Amino acid sequence: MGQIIMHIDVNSAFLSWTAAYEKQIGMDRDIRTVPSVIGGNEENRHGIVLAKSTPAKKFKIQTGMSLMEARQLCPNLLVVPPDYKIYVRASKKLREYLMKFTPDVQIFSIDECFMRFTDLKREEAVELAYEIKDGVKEMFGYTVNIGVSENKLLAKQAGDLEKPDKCHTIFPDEIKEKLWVLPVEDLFMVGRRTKPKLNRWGIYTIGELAASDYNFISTMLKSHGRMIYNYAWGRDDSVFKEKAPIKSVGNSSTLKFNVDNRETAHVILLSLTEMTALRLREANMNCRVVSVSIKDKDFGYGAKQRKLMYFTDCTRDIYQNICSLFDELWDGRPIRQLGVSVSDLEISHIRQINIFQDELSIKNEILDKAVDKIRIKYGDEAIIRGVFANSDLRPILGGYPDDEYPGMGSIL
DNA sequence: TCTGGGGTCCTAGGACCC
DNA sequence: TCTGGGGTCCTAGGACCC
Repeated sequence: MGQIIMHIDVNSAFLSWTAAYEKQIGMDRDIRTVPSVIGGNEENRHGIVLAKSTPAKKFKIQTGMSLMEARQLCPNLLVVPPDYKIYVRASKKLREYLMKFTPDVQIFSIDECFMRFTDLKREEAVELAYEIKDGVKEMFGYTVNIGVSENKLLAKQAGDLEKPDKCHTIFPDEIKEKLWVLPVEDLFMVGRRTKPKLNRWGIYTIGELAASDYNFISTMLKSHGRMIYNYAWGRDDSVFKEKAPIKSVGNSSTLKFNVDNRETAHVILLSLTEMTALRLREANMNCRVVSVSIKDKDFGYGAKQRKLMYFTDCTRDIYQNICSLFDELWDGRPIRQLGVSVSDLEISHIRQINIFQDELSIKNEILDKAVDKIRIKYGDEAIIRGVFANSDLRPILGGYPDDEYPGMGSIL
């Protein structure tokens, strides 16, 4: 008996979780029953649709669309601001629930998980999927989709077949009838760039991709082509891993106003670096590559990175490199968004003092750890750098997608 | 249609070494 | 020097995901 994989996907996650939360605290409305979206703050230039209700979907409102555009499609649209604390909490609770069925739960994103079973027959798996789906609804008050198959790719494709509140299967013998009939852009990893290319070659359905010439796809699209060709056949040999190691950490922010001077940019970069370095230390990692990114007012994008001579988790070291990279990269155009990111990570251990590292940098590492402790205990802004004291700029900038963040967990 | 934020993986091309 | 070829490291940038 082979393995059974299930893919669990929360329907309109941010919106469902917000609705369930509102119900829990006794609010009268249910935002799922009216045209509504979860959307960012337009004044701060974060105005895009993060999730939509089923009634909103009927107006052709799509995730990622600007709120202005969404309102044009539906003038009475209800826009509800996001609350990430609720989502992180809800996501964690869901995972805990799923773990009751199998310890083999792999987190794919805040609202998606895979589960693996090795002792189930096909019919039993389908029954169990319904049980899990209905259990989530009863226990938490929102709906999920569950896809069932023999590998992750097919389970995920099955989960996408029909929403919301559904269980579906795509077992290998069902590929022809359930997968091949779908438009090629419905295949995982076929996005907005690949779709037009495939269409140009006369490939419009997943079945047509499966029937296409492997060598041609391979030559034209390289390894990406080989991957999607195999996906079209339902082949996915990825290993089921509980947790993949982190490869990079970063934070970026679209600014309330365009920034046109170096000093302000540096201060914002400091606040981003504070968050990135904090998360790096929280993960118990050091980095060796540091990179900065700039999006200008016309959405032109540029990035610059540098490999350091040593691994570090020190805010000061990272920040100094970020600033010099920024100075080399920036051409003076007004800046819309700034980003800081670190990669080439290794797990921190008791490190030898590197000849490239100065004494001040060692002292700073000790300082960083002390500051982290204060922030974790008393909040992000309990201790801030002097440059922010009389400034409108936020001392720490960027979100934390990670639910391991210790400052959270008091809501819901 | 004034368009977020967090990631991963892959490829190309130049520098450098033997 | 009218210079071959393989391998590695590094950076830039593209494509995709949720």
